[in-house]
Amino acid sequence: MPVTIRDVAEAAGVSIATVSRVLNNIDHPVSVETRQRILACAESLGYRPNVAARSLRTDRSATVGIIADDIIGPFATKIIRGIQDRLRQAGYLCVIISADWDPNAEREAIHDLVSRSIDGIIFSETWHHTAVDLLDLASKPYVFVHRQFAAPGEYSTIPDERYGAHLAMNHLIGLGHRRIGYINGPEHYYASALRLAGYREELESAGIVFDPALVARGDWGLESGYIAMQYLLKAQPRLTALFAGNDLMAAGAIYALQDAGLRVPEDVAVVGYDDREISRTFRPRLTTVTLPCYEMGQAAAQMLLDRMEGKAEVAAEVQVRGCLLVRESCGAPRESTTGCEDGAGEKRQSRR
Amino acid sequence: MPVTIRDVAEAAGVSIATVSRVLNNIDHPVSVETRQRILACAESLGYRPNVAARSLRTDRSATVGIIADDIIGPFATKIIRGIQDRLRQAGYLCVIISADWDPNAEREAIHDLVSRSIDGIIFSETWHHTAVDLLDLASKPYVFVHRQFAAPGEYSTIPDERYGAHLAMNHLIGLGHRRIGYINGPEHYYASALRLAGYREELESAGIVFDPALVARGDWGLESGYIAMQYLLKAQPRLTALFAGNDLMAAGAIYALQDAGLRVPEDVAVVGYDDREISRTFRPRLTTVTLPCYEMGQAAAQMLLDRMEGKAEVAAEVQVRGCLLVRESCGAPRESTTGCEDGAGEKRQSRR
DNA sequence: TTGAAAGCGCTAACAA
DNA sequence: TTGTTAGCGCTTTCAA
Repeated sequence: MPVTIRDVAEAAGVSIATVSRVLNNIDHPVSVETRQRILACAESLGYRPNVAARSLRTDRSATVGIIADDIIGPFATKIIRGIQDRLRQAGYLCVIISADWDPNAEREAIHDLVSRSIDGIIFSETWHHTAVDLLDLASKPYVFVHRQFAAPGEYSTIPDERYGAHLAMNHLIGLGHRRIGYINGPEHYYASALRLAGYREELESAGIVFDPALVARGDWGLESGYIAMQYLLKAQPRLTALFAGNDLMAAGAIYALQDAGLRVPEDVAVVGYDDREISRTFRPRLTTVTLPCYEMGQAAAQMLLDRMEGKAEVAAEVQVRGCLLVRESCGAPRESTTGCEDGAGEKRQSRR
Repeated sequence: MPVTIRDVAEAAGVSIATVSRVLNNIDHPVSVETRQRILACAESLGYRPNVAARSLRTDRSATVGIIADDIIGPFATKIIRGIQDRLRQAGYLCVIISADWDPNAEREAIHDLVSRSIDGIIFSETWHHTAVDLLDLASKPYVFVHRQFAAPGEYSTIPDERYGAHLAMNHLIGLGHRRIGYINGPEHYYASALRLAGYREELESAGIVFDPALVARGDWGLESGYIAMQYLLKAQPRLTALFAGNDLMAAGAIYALQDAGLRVPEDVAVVGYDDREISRTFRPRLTTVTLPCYEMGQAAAQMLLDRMEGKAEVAAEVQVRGCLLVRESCGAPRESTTGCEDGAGEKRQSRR
């Protein structure tokens, strides 16, 4: 049988109210010796407050919910880890639910969470957010992280995609390249538009005129990168560098380049995006821009924490910057990473 | 303000006891009309039972805890997904905690979970399990999934590693290979010993004598596969096939082979293990044995469900089999997968 | 077949 | 500075 607040009170020879006051650090006068005694008793008895009982009284549970369309993706896991680490620090546990792109599942998830008196919800990489009315109704705070479609909206944490594209392009231009191709992602993705914008801006500020023939579109998949590269090669055979919308397409593009008898990075320099596993295992190893998933998770958790505390000045939108990891595919000498503290993108890799 | 059982009782003109009986399907006589009326009222009011209140009474919460040393790894995520899907089906939600290989964190996690009245715990890929005494104390059931070190022990779900090795080797031998190298994983891993055993057994049953010079050791990393392959090439230059302990080492080995002027699969056929992302993006695409993570997760969830229901005949250990995915690196014609239903290993891949 | 009421462990308002 | 007590929403025993 677990130890209750009553047991502690008895052991310390005081009332349960006093115990509660001490253990919760309530601003209420308690004599020093009593406090000491209670703390000692609680400690030695191994007292742990019953969260259910507390929730019943306070409608708070030191638990937050994470709803993700898929918890298995390469970004989602890192985001979730970032959220958890920050939240645990603040004493919260996380309940994670995958909604599988199903609005009904999402509504159900919210109900399940609310009926557990969770204190807030983080939506991670969710497509829709039709169900937040339920939360407004229950007056639970919520926050979004890495919404990939349409505008991120209020209380969002997203990557600074434009900045990432600047990093990649600036590097390539600095290496002396002028004819730089770009393989964009699918149209409806938020990242596609912004990375393209970054590509154009950086070109412009270097005084290079934008050439539409240098831009192709893929679907984030490796195969699509291959096809896009073939198209680019036909349209503009004289390009000397490529910025790919993500690492997978970069890999596909390199295969196409190799099949066309071109060497990477000697003939064409390539920079990818995302710092996926493939960028480390590929030959040549891919120079890439990191997607700061872990950091976004942390930032989202912080934002939720702020909202839960009722802070007035919660920023509506936080942008997190990745950094450039210079490896082999761009032909540059190994140099220090650009854009954030040393090697941040190399952290948090899994074992095995 | 949320709807309580009292609201429903009032609306239906009955006592809260009756409502509780109907809504929980308790075996207690209730007239058909009353039942109907209560159900209708609950529905139309949108009643959701307060889980905290229920937990307080029953010490159950329809929530289970998952403790993993790292939730970010390639296997962990899929295992967790399998657990969740099975458990949600049974009406449970999951709280996930990463313990980071820290025994203290693990103990803390258990406390946090127990104080939330969780109904059971699944340990996913945890190294140690020193803290289960706490659970025995609280009389909460628990279960292990994919313990990678030492013996799996009671209530474990693990992959059938030996069977997987048989699949790989049988395929290679069937292709006519006799001199087959093997790159093993690190010594203390459970999988290393069993895959090696499977390698030897299959050799033996084909009447091929085991040659120690054909076995090298890596650390699961790509680089180590490269080095191991160089060693193998020196020790036994005439091998025609390689079975690598995992996909990463297979990739490294292929790089070494290529650097030595050998072609894969023409000169040397290669089979990997795990069906990691790299096996699909590599050139040539890797033939590999799947690690049935999702299925292990499901099996573990089922095992916990059984224990929570107090079933007597819960199996002490469940082994789950993967299957062989024939792709390009082994030089075989594309054939149907062996060992499990069609394409199981191709399911559950993430988007983007 | 239904209802009244106790009480799970805790917080917080009120009293002393 | 400390204690008493109501009550959060629910399940379950006992009585009707």
